[in-house]
Amino acid sequence: MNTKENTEPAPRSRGRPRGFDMETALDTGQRLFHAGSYETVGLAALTDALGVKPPSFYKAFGSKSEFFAQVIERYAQSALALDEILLPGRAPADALAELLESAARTYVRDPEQRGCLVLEAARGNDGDASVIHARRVANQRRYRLREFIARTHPERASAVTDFVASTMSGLSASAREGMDESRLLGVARTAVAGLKARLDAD
Amino acid sequence: MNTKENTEPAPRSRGRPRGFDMETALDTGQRLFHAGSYETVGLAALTDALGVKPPSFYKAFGSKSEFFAQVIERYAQSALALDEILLPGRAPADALAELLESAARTYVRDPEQRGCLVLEAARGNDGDASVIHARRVANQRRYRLREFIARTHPERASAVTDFVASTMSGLSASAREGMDESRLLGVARTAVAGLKARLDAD
DNA sequence: TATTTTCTTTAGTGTTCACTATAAAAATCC
DNA sequence: GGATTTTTATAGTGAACACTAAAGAAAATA
Repeated sequence: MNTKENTEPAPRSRGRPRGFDMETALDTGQRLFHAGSYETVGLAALTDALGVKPPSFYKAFGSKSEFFAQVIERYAQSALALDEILLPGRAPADALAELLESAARTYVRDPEQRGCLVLEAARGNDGDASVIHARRVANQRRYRLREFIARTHPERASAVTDFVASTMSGLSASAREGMDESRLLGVARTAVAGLKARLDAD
Repeated sequence: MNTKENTEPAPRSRGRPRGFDMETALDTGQRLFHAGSYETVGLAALTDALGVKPPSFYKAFGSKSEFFAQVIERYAQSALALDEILLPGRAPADALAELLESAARTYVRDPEQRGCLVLEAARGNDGDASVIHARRVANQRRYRLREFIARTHPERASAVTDFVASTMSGLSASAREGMDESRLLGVARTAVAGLKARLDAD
């Protein structure tokens, strides 16, 4: 997303160069927000972890909520990449089973990053800027999910998407509350059984 | 829960009488916390809605988090009463189906009280006093659920309880994000299909 | 009536929150 | 080297947070 279309060689802008790497900062922010939440990670904790003073942070990212928006968009692209699971032509029952079981595993992989950063942030009050951002990202993924299912099951796509989305929220919550991987996988597999009944029914 | 066992006549203690009704205050607090969350409802908003000044609030309830603990315990007894659903001798498949469908309906009944107050509060950071209270209440209900299932399905009680608990968290989250009753019921019924497969399997 | 007890009101406490005005430092352009 | 541009550090903004010290007001008891 640079102004020039060539990728790497660094545009070497004019004034004083930035003293920190923005990608590293986003990674650090992701780790903090995922371990805690948008509200529990204050600006002081954030700038301390980044090794950056508040004015530099605001010059680079605008505000805490804009920084958070960038963090969750990055996270959505890296964690549980839908491209690798919703392969064209693949049977939805298979793909969704893998999605739910992968979610179960991913949500407890790192004990300090339990649950889904996006889904956890999507809860909370309606007005919050961080909640609005998170819901937009979550809904983009749900849209892709529905499109994938609609290719083979157009009539059940919405209901199945609702179920998968709701189940993933439940898995994320359970992971946050301390449920371990084997139990979480049990939940995911029971959900898959319901999913298959719904996909194949009638 | 009075000190005397007779119900109404008021013990008429010494000093100046309390200028407000504690039950009404708890109801109001429940409404506020359920519409928002523990963090979003500040003490100022709370005492304003109660028509009570902070010192009176602290004299009566001790602290915000103790007040909240009382609120969610009351809520757990009133909403989705397990006694009426987990009837002794009833088939778990039936009872759990009713529990999940009732949850779906309850979670969107009042558009300003969406989701489950306890389950929503149970999310959030581990250290929080409000989160600890909410998880204790949630786990008490899950214990009763497991005991009920274990009467007929002792080997699957834990897995089924995990699934029901996780599903209810998902339903609560979906309700909070704006899913309407019919969609939520669809999710609940798909979950019930998985539940039955898990209960009757092998 | 005087005393004791309990609650209420007034008016704050210090802490933390996200955020910023100002000016110095480090780079490029002329 | 001087001007320009951009990011830095210093130091602090007002607002909101949960909570409280001190004294006044309303009841029961002595």
